[in-house]
Order: sequence, then C-alpha cells, then structure tokens
Amino acid sequence: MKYSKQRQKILEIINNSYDHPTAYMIYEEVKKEIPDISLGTVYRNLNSLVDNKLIKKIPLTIDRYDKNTDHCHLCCMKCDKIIDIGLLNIDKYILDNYNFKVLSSDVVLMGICNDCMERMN
Amino acid sequence: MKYSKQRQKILEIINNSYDHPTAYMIYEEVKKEIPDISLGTVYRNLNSLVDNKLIKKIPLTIDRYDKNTDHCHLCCMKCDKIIDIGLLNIDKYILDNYNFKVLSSDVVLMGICNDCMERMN
DNA sequence: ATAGAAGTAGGAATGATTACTACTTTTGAG
DNA sequence: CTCAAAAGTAGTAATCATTCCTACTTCTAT
Repeated sequence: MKYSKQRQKILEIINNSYDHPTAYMIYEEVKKEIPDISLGTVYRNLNSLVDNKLIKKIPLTIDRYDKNTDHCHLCCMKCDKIIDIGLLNIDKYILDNYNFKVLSSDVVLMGICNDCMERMN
Repeated sequence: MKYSKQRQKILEIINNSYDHPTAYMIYEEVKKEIPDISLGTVYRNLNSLVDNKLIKKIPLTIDRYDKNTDHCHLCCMKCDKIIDIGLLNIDKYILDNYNFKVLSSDVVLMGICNDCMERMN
C-alpha cells in the first residue's frame, strides 16, 4: 500500500470513532478536510484497509467499520446501538469440533439492549 | 397471513432444500411451476416468512434462506459451501454477561472448510 | 529526476432489494 | 352461498449501497 492522504485521513477517522460508522458517514467526515474526495475512493480505501487487517467490516444491512479487528458485536433492534463484546473464543471450539478454520468471525447478534429493556417496563 | 399458492410453493422449496438458496434461486425454482410469478413476490413472501419465523435469513453478501431457524453457519471462503452447526448456546452467556437479550443470532463464521484444507496440501 | 506503479475524482454501471399501481384471490360474516 | 374488504400478485420503476471505468495525479524506488 502506497501512502495517500485520503486513506490516511479515513483510517484516522475510524481510529477516533466509537460509533461504527458506515462508508457514507466516513465520506461525509473526510469531506470536511478533503472536500473533493469521492465516495468511490472511500469505498476502495475501506476495502484495502480491511484486506490489510487494519480495520474490520461489520456486515449489517449497511456495512459498518471498526478499528478493533478482534471482537464481536451486539446490535440493538430498538435503538440501533452497537455494543462491543470480547471474543467468544469459539474459533478453537469450531476447529476442534468441525475441522473448520475460522478466518473471519463477524459475529453479530441482534436483540434488545439493557437500556431499551428498562425503558419497556 | 392469508393463504397464497405462491407463498406455499416458496416455503415448500425452502423446506426441501439443503443448499441455503438465495431469493433469485428460489425465484427460478418457483417459476418452473408458477411461470409468471414475479421476483418482487418472492422477496415479499420471504420477508413475511422470516417475520413469522417460519424460515431464517442468513445475511451473507447476498441473503440466503434456511428452513432451520435455530442454528449457526460456517461459510467456506474457498468453495462457498455453507456448513450448518448446532446452536452455540451463547444467548444465555450474553444475557448473563451483557444483559442483552439476543433475539436473532445470525452467527456466520467465514473460513476454510475441511475439504478445501485437505485439497491445499 | 523520473518512470511506472498505485492512487484519485467523478460519474456511469451494477445488482440486490423495495415501492408502486392496477388487478386478482382469499376469507369470513351475514 | 355471496360478496366486499383485506391481503396478495405481476410487472415495472425506483432506490440505494457498492463497484467499475477513464483520464488524470501523486508516490516512491532506483
């Protein structure tokens, strides 16, 4: 990967974010500093960053991106909040039981978060 | 849900399938018996069947559908085979540790299956 | 310093999915 | 039974995320 200020900025935004932004959210953010960046450039760079394992793609209806490449996500169906959880260490379990080598464990569990559960009472 | 022969046939196809078909694969299959069914009808019915928990959606790059609503999937990155595995019983673990009620656990683990691993040696 | 590889902008294209409209089927109360 | 309202359908247009394409620009190793 050659250096480019566009990719540099994209990575910086993801590293400073805690809201698992979508490609478009990142595009809007980069635009503040590089006004004529194109959306295609954002997508291309996100893909190379994922390929080089610098960030992680979270496959929901719209893809989201995360600086942490080694944990799972809980997605609240009521408020759309995404909660990070540690690795479940299922990779070894899967290898031992199914002889299947897990390379990418994009575990996304949909449900209701604590806050929304309390609000429902 | 009112009866319709289109939805009946769609459900029947999924129930008789073992290959986790996409919406389009199902569309092509139904077409053999109901030639003028429309793709929109297939999508609409798949959504109601999912809403009514009669089938399950597996969110990969293209959505796939499964008659079994209570297990996880291993997806081989080499041959695209999808392997069914039993529930990992993480729902309780998540509730106990994160106070998050899992409603839909679409766990899809990407990796290399046993067959492909052997072929690589 | 410079050639060629890698990156970019901007817009067109793609492909999965949904929305819309006028028509048809199902179903349940009378 | 019967018939009207509700639910479903075909066909097509629209949407929306993502990728592709082309001519131009920027890096970087020699």
